[in-house]
Amino acid sequence: MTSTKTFTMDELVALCKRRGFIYPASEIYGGINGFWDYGPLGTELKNNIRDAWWNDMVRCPPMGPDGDPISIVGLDSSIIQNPLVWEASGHVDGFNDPMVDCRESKSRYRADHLMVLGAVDASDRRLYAYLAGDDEGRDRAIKLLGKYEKNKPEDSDWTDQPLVSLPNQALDRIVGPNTKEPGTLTEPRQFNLMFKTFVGALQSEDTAAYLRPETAQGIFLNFNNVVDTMRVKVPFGIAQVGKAFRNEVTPRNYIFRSREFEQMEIEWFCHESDAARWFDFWCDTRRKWWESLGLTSDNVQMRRHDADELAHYAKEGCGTFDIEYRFPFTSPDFGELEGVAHRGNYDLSRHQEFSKKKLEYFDQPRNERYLPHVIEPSAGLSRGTLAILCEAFTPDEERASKVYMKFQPRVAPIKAAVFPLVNKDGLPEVAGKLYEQLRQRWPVQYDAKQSIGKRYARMDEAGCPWCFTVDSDTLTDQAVTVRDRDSLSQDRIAIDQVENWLAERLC
RNA sequence: GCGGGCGUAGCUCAAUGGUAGAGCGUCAGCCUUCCAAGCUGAAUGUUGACGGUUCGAGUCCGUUCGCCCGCUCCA
Repeated sequence: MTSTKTFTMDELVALCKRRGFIYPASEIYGGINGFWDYGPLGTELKNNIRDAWWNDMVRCPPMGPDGDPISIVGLDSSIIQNPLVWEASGHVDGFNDPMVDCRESKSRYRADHLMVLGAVDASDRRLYAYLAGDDEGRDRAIKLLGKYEKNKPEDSDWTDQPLVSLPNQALDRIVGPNTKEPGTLTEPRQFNLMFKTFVGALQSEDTAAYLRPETAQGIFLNFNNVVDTMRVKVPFGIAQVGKAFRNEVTPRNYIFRSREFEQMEIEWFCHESDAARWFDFWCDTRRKWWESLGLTSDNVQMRRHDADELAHYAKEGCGTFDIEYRFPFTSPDFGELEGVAHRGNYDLSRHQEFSKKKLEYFDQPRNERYLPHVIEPSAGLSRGTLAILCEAFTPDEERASKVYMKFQPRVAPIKAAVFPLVNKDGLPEVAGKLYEQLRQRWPVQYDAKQSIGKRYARMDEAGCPWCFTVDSDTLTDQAVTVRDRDSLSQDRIAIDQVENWLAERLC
């Protein structure tokens, strides 16, 4: 059954602002496109998701497909690395040059390297592109022109000119260098989405560097270090959480596509012959993990990438599965939450080639030296936070707040609240003592202001699962009322058992 | 990047070119014995920013920033 709960992103955004989850970055200066700040509750929420991931993937990873323990170690690499890293990884490809892609051949060309041959002024005629300096390509273009355009005006109508000098409308009739039909070339466009900066006070091309566009490369760079120091054996994983930066053309949909975001990535190194098995394992494991944080299965789906949307590192092998969530702005469709990709040994081989350092692993049991294959579960922490916010947002006309955030206790930013029913008669003293006790272990809030209903309502919007209320009976029976956010039920429990009661429910 | 829409208090929104307001929230005091109760009071705005037209601009015009929608992009 599909979730019928409906709300708009505007309502969610307003609540996030109102209750201190997420603010626009630089708001008092008018904001800055594609950047967001996390408020006190948003920070707690995001950290909780991050910590859950770290705990469940690094410290206590699930059993492997054979029921054996698996090994994953953590890492925290630098955001700025040697610029050569991004050349090796394929991210710098064509920096500063407008690029033209061919949808048919999947080739990418520097726009200023392409020449076009044909009758440019005749709008019904085909034009043929070839790479400047490529005589064979030019001969092919001339041959094709002669073959298909021979009944048209004489050679003198043909021109030979750079592609960049033609209007974009002409692209529809240009035949790419390795294709048969026209219209497969895209408009020339700037392709680099990396943030550029300079290392040291002197700004020149020699000192240019980039903020990492993904956290993955820092892991590959340290592959040897980890193997040499941590006594790990293939198969094993290296995990990392951190910020990444992409100069997106169009940041959109709240924090779904922002220019600064956080990733939680695992690079799982294994033998090529085991890659398919591990790929299935990680797809399954990661989907279950998201569901364990409260995303309902109706709103989560797996989608295999089509061949033509695979990234440069995933052309072969098992391909890529996206774990997708049905966000309000994509519904009824889904948006990417995590990608599980088989990267082959692309990254290690590229870094081996560019760095000229051996990155091969010697496998004692197999008596074989090889570059491990990589399965990469790459999750968006920012997107995960958004998905959990969306999932938690529960309109309820019956209650005073009209909406409550149904966070799973594990990720809830505030675990509990302590209230004196009235702000007198010795109740604040008793409640304050309980509060001081609980806050030693969890983020807990104390509130004595205004009516009890108002305080419950505030906690509903903050997504606090339980409220403990001290009343006048507490003074004699040493018990408090626990109010459950979701069921609204109220139960009486002994005040000296509150900490245990919470501990049982918070793990 | 292109086209369209929109920016007024923390939030949701009013205000014929003529004194910037309401509700909710927030805060303080009183009150209050379990779900935004009541009473009293308070704070909060260079109407996103800059410039122009006008005796006078939240309102009209231009620029810019930001947000939303559709393309594009997302390697």
